[in-house]
Amino acid sequence: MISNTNKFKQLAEEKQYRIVNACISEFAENDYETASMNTVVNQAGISKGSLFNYFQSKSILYYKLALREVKTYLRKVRDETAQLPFNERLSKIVDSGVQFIGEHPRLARIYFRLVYSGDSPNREKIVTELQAMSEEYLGNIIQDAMDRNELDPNLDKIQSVFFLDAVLNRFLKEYHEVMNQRSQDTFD
Amino acid sequence: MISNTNKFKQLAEEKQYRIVNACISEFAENDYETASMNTVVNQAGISKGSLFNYFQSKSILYYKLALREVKTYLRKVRDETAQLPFNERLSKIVDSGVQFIGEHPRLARIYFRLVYSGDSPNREKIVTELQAMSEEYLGNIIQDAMDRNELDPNLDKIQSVFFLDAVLNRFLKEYHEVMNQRSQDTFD
DNA sequence: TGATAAATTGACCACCTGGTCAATAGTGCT
DNA sequence: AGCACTATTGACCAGGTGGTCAATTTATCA
Repeated sequence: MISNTNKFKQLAEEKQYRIVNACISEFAENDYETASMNTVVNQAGISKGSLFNYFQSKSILYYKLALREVKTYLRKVRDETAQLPFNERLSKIVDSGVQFIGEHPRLARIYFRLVYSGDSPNREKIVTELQAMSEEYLGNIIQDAMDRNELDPNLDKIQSVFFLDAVLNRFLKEYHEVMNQRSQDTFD
Repeated sequence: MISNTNKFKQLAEEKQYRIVNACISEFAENDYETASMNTVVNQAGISKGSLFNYFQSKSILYYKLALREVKTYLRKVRDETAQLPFNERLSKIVDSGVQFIGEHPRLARIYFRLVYSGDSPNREKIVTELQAMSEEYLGNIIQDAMDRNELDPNLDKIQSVFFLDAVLNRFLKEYHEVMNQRSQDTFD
């Protein structure tokens, strides 16, 4: 018996692209609950029956398409910095983040929605996973810098990672929000 | 002509409390879009017609009840620390945050939802307001510490506030999440 | 070409949403 | 008691939701 995801992967590439694209747009513009499968099928130009033939449910669609893309890109960005000095390395991480937000604003939106917002399914699991990635990565950078005496070797490593991660994430979140500012209605 | 909010304020206190309470619960457990006015009226033991008689719309209800409570509490917490030395003052701020989360978990949830999540109405305006509050407050603390030579007076104040705010918020968010961990369904 | 199998469709389902408003219940005054 | 006025109700509305499945189109192969 052929799995639903394989059904999707056996589609013509152009059709796959249309669907992925529609999903990313919809999940970027709305949070999980509000994102509409009707909008997705309309934008992708397929029928609702087909969508639920390729993916069993909304949550699986979210996980398999939107989220997986985000995670792939994040991993790529995080793995690209080399054995540079600490300062340059930090600088490069920030640059990569800024670049990612610029080049993939919809994926960035999904990412920040996931990390900072409430209720997408499996959120906890995914956030834990991302956090472990980040901690290991920043931990290595700090450890290297300590080994090379670019940082005080008596620093508390866990605390340093926490600080660095907090500040980096906050900076990128702030940058992302400024880039995405849209007008909103008001009332007294 | 009597305004809708006044209609609410002229209700018996016990009834007001029931409604406020139901709102806070519902907006704490669900994000703005998903929070249900039906649930609110059921939990408060009033009819839907009454609710929309007291408040014109969901967004106004959100702003006037849930959010206003959050902001009131935040202001109180932030204003409680006195002219202590820098370290103790910081420590006290963290303590207050932890205490607030412990004593008002539902309000804390609404706060973090608002600040870190996407789509509640007037979010941008409110976040800007809170941020200004925070910047002014932390700015004062750092300035005082610099004046008293507890901190290097050559520090970049704006940067320091940014770092401090990022780390403090991240810490409290993390603490809040650990306190609120709930089980979730999984899928392959 | 005709028969069989696989892919695709969209009307339909039960259920939920924020919001309305005619009808009813309750209150205070003469 | 009768009247006027206000507070409260809940059935109802139009419009959405994720998901289903009989019916139809398209592809495959003899």
